[in-house]
Amino acid sequence: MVQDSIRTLQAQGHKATKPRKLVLEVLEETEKPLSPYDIKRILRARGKYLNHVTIYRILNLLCSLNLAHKMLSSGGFVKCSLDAIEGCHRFMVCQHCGAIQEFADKELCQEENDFAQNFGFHTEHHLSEFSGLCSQCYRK
Amino acid sequence: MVQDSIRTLQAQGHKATKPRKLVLEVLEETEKPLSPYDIKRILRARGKYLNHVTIYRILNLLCSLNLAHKMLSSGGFVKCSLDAIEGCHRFMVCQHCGAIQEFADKELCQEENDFAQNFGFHTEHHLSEFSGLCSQCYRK
DNA sequence: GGGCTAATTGTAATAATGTTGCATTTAGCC
DNA sequence: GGCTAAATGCAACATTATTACAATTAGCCC
Repeated sequence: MVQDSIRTLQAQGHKATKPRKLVLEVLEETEKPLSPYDIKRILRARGKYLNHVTIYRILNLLCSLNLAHKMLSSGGFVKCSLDAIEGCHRFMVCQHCGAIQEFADKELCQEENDFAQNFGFHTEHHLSEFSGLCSQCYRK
Repeated sequence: MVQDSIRTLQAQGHKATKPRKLVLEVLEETEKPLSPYDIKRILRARGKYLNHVTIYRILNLLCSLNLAHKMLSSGGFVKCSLDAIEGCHRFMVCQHCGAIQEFADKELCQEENDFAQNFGFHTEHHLSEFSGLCSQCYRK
């Protein structure tokens, strides 16, 4: 919910401004990775105007608070629906409908980090992105 | 080796041109994700000039032949050193020195795809990126 | 409610990155 | 060496991203 994100913002000493609410609403409704300019275009189509500089700043803020996430392959932004587990974010992106779904599995993350450790690599963050077909699109 | 990539190019009916060799050399030597303009700048510093349009086209070609790979988080390009396993590419990126290392594990990839399958998701490609510290930088 | 102030947003200018159509050059072939 | 399709270069343009500074506003006080 947008309200949850707003509360998190305020809890960290940030203001609950109109532009921030608008960006969060668009991310929440769209459920697909959006670039800053995508967001600008969507809002403009609704008669709302936000400067692109503002959108960049808002997205940076949201990412720094883990309220949004920058997708790996496309560079688009999505609203985070889950907390990171062991510093790991995992997304499925449907090649057909573009929908994204975030998911998490503590065990899997641990295994992956252990694997890297065997190469002498000390993992801090771990991003993982699946592309394929979601259950709905697969049935068609 | 650059020579291997060149041979692959020719085997697929593409020409072994100077620009293509130059781009492959830079990718091979640098061992870090590079944007098209990064490559242009590096070459220019060596007194070689390549048009940025040419570099874009070469990188697209290399990616389509799986000779290079576009990194997830940065969007930079790297030379592929391993074949994809089960459609999975896995990279470690050192936050300190920027070096990247590609690695692969059939079992792990299988587990990840199975995991997605449990959510009804049919995976075609799987990109995974670790950021942290490589063994050398960790010791410091 | 009205005023205050730091935080936030908007503006304008510019830089950086990507894309397209067409002219020129070149690798691989005879 | 000459030929031709493939590849590169060029020019113009579109899109995306960043910076410094001016204007606005949310949250707080009374």
